[in-house]
Amino acid sequence: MSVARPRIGRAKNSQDKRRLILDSAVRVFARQGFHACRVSDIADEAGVAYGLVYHYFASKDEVLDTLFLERWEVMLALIREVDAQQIPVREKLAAIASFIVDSYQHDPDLMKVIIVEVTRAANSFGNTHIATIREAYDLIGGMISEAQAEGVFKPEIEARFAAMAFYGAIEQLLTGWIFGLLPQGEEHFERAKWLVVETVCGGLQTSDAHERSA
Amino acid sequence: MSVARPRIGRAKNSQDKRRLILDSAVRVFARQGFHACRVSDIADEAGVAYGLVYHYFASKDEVLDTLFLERWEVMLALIREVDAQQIPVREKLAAIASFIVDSYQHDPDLMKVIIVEVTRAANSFGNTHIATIREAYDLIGGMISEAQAEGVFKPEIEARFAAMAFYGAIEQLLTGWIFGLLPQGEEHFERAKWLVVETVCGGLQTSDAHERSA
DNA sequence: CTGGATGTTGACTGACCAGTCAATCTATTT
DNA sequence: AAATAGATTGACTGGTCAGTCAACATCCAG
Repeated sequence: MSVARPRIGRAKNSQDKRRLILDSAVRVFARQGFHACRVSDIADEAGVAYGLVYHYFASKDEVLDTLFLERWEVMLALIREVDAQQIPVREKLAAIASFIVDSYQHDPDLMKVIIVEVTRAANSFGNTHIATIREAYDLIGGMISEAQAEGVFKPEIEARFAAMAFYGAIEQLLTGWIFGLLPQGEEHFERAKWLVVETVCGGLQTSDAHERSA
Repeated sequence: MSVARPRIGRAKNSQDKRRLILDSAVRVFARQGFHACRVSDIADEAGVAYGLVYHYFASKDEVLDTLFLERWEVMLALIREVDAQQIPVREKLAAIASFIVDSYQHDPDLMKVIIVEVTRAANSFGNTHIATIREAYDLIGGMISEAQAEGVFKPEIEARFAAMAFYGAIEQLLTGWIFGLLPQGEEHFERAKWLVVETVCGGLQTSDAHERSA
């Protein structure tokens, strides 16, 4: 009974502490911003000693990197999975919009940190994670490109650009919520998902598709 | 002859130095980011002494505030002017998209700074300028709302949300250029303007409007 | 040509904070 | 019960940098 259990018990406590620090960091980064907060704020929020942060992470940067990569990988997995399915583009894009909005609804602080401190930070973290970020844009671009090849979307709108516009529209809705410029709540979140897909797909569709949907 | 001239001569030199510092700050902020750069970097870039920055500005923050407000006011003026004209929404939105893309084309560094350091900085400057930023969103929202009242745009998509999506799509295109993810150049800039209007308006239009445009 | 005002300089200071480290504690193994 | 390894602590250090200031330069009015 005491062969592997204790190890796991220990490892579990250790991982719990690590997670505790990460979760505390999310709240602190969201509240004060990455640059404005001190590492001691994270430690205080987690109720652990200053040095423990450095036991689990090499630097303040690494804490944010970890938070970003953890979440972004989940999103990339979702996008890849959606992409592999045999469903209309509109549904694919709807699934992506849903995922992002749900992510915000589930943990607004985390999404705020990722968007504000990484995704849009052209001079700091954004640049170091540019390849990872880009992967999402490229996958979406690929979906749109495919839809154009199938004649569902207009071919004259460059897919890469359309993908950025689509993603940007979603991110700006989150920004609106983050800044308190848009009303929040289950109902609004659901409508927002629908709106962004309806708008972008409506504009990208061929006239054929419009007539069919009218 | 020497009644007011010398004053103006002096004032002009003084204002030139102020402008020199502002323009240098744009380059430095764009290159290194607001937080990562030192005030001495701005002074060096401008070729003036460190202390002179503080002769013209109360703080490092005030330099960025000034840059943002200067440009944002120009944009607000443009939007108000466009709004007052008796032209179709599509043209109004096209004028706004054009202005923003032209602004980037004319001074990419300045737009990079405004977007990265202010417009999307929910914890620092973004929050202090939130009312000013919001004004732009509200004006665009008003245009869309009006178009809905006229039956040109679908009434079921909330105008405030649509405005954010429209603006977000544009900003993300600039972000794509800033991060080097999208190809730049006269031709691409022009197509981007058209794309964003075509996409968003296409999605917001009523089916009537679609049939007419088909 | 002189005095006051405005422009310009850069060395200096005081606060701040990321990261280090040696000591202490706790759990597990033998 | 002793030994080992990992977990936890927080005082301390070294470097950084925004903002100050006193001195010097230049300009213009009377």
